[in-house]
Amino acid sequence: MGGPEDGEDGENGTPRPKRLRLSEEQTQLLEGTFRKNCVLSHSAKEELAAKVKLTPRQVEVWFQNRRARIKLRRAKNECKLLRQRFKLLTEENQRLQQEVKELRALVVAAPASTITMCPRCKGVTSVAGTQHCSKTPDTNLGL
DNA sequence: AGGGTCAATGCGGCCT
DNA sequence: AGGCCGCATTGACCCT
Repeated sequence: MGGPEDGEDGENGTPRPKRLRLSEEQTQLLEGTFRKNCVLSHSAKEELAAKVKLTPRQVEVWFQNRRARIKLRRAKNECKLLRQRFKLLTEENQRLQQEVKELRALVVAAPASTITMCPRCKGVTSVAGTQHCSKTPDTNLGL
């Protein structure tokens, strides 16, 4: 498929050509064009290829790889965010498990007649006379 | 030495 | 059928 520079494919014994490294100027031109549009029309590709002194195929490959790099970077970022979220949810889960444990202990320890429903969080029990929710009624209106 | 980067290749799928 | 693209992979090169 249109080998680098001279078009040879490097098969049947001939050593594979060294990897081309684009100059700063070439990269800047390609990058600038990519920023405007990440896909190239046929004519734009020809034009850009002439400008950066590469073959249209090399320009095409550069754009393909550039798109792949963007996708990879996004995936890595997303992975990082998901890990952070997972960590936070794990911590919250641990807190809630602990709270459940404490509430269960409370229910077991208290005589049934002393247990009342918490008016704020409904459904979670509290021992009469003790405060269950840490928030005051006024500050709890938001939820 | 080994991992990361990047130009290049090969292949399959889609479109016209 | 031919061109283009996405994707996986390769191999040279760079950095630590």
